Amino acid sequence: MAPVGRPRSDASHAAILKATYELLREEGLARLTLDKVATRAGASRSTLYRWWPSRGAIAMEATLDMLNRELSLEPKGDNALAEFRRLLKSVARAMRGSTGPIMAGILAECQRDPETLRLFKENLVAPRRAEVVPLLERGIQDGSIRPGVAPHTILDLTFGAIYHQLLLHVPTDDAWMDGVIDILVNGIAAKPTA
Amino acid sequence: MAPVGRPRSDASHAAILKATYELLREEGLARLTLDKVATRAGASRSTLYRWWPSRGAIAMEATLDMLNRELSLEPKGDNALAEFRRLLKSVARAMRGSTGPIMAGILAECQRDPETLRLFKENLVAPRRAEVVPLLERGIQDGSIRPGVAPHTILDLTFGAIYHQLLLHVPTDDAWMDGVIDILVNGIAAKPTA
DNA sequence: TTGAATACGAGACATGTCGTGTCGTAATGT
DNA sequence: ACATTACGACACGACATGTCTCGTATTCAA
Repeated sequence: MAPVGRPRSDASHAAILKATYELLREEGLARLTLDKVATRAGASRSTLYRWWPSRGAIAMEATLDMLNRELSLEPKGDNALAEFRRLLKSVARAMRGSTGPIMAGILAECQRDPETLRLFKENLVAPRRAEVVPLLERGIQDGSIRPGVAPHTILDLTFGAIYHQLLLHVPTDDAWMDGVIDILVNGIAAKPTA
Repeated sequence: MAPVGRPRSDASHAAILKATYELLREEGLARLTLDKVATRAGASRSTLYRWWPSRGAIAMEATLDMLNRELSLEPKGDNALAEFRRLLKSVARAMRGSTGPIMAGILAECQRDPETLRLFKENLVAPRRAEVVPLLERGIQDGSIRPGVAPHTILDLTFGAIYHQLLLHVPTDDAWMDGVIDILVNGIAAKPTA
């Protein structure tokens, strides 16, 4: 039970994550090397490899805290649809800063390393959806969202749109997000008889 | 005017693209190296570097023909919205095969090489949109799509959703695409009074 | 027929990154 | 004290990159 031997250095751990995060902002995940991280953190590459299996894993851990801090879902008294609308705009706004390119980099890394993709889905996508899906279900019950739509599909569409802009490096603004939400809410079909 | 010297070898050119395409299907863009391409094509790396600036550029050229063949937009007599619906389903279906992972790999490569992103937007996104945007505008005029929605935003949403599934390696089926289209067409808001 | 110009395949080279391993030293429990 | 584990520094082979040189092949023009 009692852990034996020299304990893990919290200082090193923190320094590594800090260095990783700084380098992510400066150069992006594509040009991040474990050597640069180790050097800046004053650590050795052995230590990095001891605790993380891959570059993606380090970047993920370094990014998660920041994301979780930037994107807090604070429910207000509104109906669920209005709340969802606010959530989307706050996400889009967060992606406008240096967070956007970092996210795009992580998505790219996920394509070359299945383990990073697993971490991404497990630590970011799944927890977020576990929060938002009930919100959308509540929207169906409080009458703001029509029944028959799958909450997950709503999220595929909306987050898909945001990812799309991120990956193609198309800057977004509030007007664009308003357009997305308008289509999502009202659809594109002409009204039967206005 | 008259080109002087030994002309470019069409055989080599074709062999390189063929080898690239095969390797893309077998291992994906992430594990594609120019060395493997050259070896399989019976060419030398010098030749690759002479004609293409980067790995992404080769992969792009090798992929474009195939995509352009797989995704042909054949207008039928329907109204524009119905035609758009068919287009989306055919895209989703195409992405279900080995084309999907290749596209995801290209999107990933775009994050590490701006030149590849430029090629992607210029040779794939832009031409496609140039075809589809008029289709959607026609939909506004023939009364199947309500006015006030930006065609480009419709495409951000729908292709965003498809990319989203590709990047997260979520397999799609016709039912999922139907759900996406239903939301896109009808929106998620509860009808005022059914 | 010769020669200039260009492409080709083969392969060498320095560089950078990766993943692993070794070493001496530091810090904890028993 | 001693076993155990973490640490930083460094070395190693493997691989991919981008550039280069070489001898050879193919074309046009003089």
